[in-house]
Amino acid sequence: MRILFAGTPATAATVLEGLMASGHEVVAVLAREDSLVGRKKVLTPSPVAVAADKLSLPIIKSSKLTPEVLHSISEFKADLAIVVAYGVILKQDALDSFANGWFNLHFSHLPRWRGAAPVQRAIQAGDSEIGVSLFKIDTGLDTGPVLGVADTTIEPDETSGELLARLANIGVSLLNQELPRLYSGNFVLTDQDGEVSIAPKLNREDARIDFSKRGIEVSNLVRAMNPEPIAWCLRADESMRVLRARPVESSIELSPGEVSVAGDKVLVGCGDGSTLELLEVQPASKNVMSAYSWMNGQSGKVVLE
RNA sequence: CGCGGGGUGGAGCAGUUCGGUAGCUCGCCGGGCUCAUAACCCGGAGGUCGUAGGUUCAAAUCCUGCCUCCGCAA
Repeated sequence: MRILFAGTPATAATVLEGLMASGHEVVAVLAREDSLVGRKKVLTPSPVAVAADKLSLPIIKSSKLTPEVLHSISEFKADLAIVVAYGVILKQDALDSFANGWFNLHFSHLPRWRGAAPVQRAIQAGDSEIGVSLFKIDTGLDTGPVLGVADTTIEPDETSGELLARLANIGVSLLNQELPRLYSGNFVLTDQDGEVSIAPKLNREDARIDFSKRGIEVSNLVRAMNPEPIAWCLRADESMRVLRARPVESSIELSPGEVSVAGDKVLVGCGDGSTLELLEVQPASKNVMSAYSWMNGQSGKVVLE
């Protein structure tokens, strides 16, 4: 079958490349428009657009599925659409534009973590398992009937970026398993069943560290927010990002936010007498550095809030 | 011209307000102590203070241009 691939970020690009490598017939790619990135506001094409270009696939850049865009998509005569983190809500007229419908590869075991940031929310919540779901898109928020699911375990120290990269590959396997059944018409769509939870997009406030919470919770937040948007706290009224940290047992008594060096470990007190080991930080204006290096440049009592 | 911060021996920082040839915490090398050590003690190497020019008897410190890195905001 002729496939239209819709997606935007790096994870989606991985899936697109996987589909091509597996010999599926992707006839066109849909990605969001180039965006202005960074302080200098450089107009940058999305990872999917870059990948499509490298694969010499025709690409449509649009952040809105207007009738005109749908018309130009239809000219590729695709039979179905595969969506991976495209980032655009599909209306009914768009959904109707493919005979076989639109299928979304979603990075959670639905109906858990419906929405924009399932992987991050799962890690933040301390989940130990996650899945990849392939479902048929309807007008709800990730509510459509499921074609197939692949589950995996979340490693205790895994960041969102690492897990997302892994899930992308699992997603490719899932597609390789399910797509042939779609092609042959020999498939079953099952309504979602289970506890529903929502995974809203992350904002900066979500990434704010609260040292009155337990070390394990702060640690979950830190790895959930890596690589984007990165957990942060305040140090002497300046923001400091915490890229990596892990909960540890410690006999040292530290009040929440109080930092101390023990041997080669940098410890910060958390709620309930728990302790977190800081591994990698980035003070405002500085490059990323090991927590140990950071403390080498500090003098006096160091407190984070 | 979106706001702001930084570039000082291998790492992280102080010193810049009130110019006078560089300091701290580590790392590294050598020696000592010790059953031993990531602990402790002694000694040592290593810096044209991002770069180009200007002011001055004298510039890491003052002035100007440039390069470069980063946080926030988008």
